[in-house]
Amino acid sequence: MAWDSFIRMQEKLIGRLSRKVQSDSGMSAADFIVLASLTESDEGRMRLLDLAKRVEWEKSRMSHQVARMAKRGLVAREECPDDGRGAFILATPAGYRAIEEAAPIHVEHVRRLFVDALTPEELDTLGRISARVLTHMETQPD
Amino acid sequence: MAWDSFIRMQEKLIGRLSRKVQSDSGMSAADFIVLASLTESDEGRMRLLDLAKRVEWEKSRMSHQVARMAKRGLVAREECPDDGRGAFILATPAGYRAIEEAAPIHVEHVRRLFVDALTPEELDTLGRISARVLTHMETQPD
DNA sequence: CGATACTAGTTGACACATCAACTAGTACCG
DNA sequence: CGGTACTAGTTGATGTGTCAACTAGTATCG
Repeated sequence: MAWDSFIRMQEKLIGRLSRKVQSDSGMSAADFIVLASLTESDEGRMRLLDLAKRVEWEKSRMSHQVARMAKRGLVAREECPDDGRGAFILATPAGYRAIEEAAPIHVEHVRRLFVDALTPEELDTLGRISARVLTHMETQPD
Repeated sequence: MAWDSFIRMQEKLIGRLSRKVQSDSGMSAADFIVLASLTESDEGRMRLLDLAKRVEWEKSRMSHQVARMAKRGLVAREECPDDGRGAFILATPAGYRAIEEAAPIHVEHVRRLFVDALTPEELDTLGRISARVLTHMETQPD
């Protein structure tokens, strides 16, 4: 059944990739995404809710994550003069170092485990199917 | 990019489905899988490691999960006469009731959010692509 | 200015996942 | 029988995700 294959594939793939990120860099997949988003952003810093929207997480998830990362020295908070409620989140030098080291290795694993398994046409098809499911979900309640 | 679409789709879909299981039935996705495996098994009971293999989890993950479920009365342990180290895990009547109520609702959500988004050919293609990635991963180290 | 509604973000409780270290029973080999 | 290796499963620490309730600053409108 297509559904079962999809589920199994997706679990194995995500599991392997995130264990790889962890063992290669000492960062979790969550750390990786947050740092990647921060360092790719225009200013190199973002408000917490913008960061959460960018990666489509709930605010509380991001809040917890940023708190943990701040404790480990990967990101820092900077006062926001315009809005006393929040702050900017930015990557520390250690954060930059970590993401710059981890990113190419991660890309390589994605290529090796996923991209290389498929022909360019299949990859393209999968992309279109994914986009289709995504837009379909948006039309569905809940 | 195909990879990005795939990741976004997969996250949204899994997230929505597991939140649905939770809110419809009070069970987590993990509870659901464990109960489904147990009640579908021949004897209605399984050794912990067999259960873990069936759903491709680590033994410690399954051990923690079964402990939580036992505490909530969804499963129970039964002595194993042949092997003093372990026990059989089986679903309690409450466990059966929970899975029998939740399963059709879950299937319906999968249909509504995922299957309905695609043509039968696309579904088939996705199934084949998933299987391909799975077997490819098996050839890869790590 | 003051009430009221909204927004940004935090917090605490709980369930879940992973890793490594551990216990205890089983199998095998001499 | 006795030692040694293996297997079944547990445990504790730590990080992660979700929900609901909360704090505190901002906006709006009279």
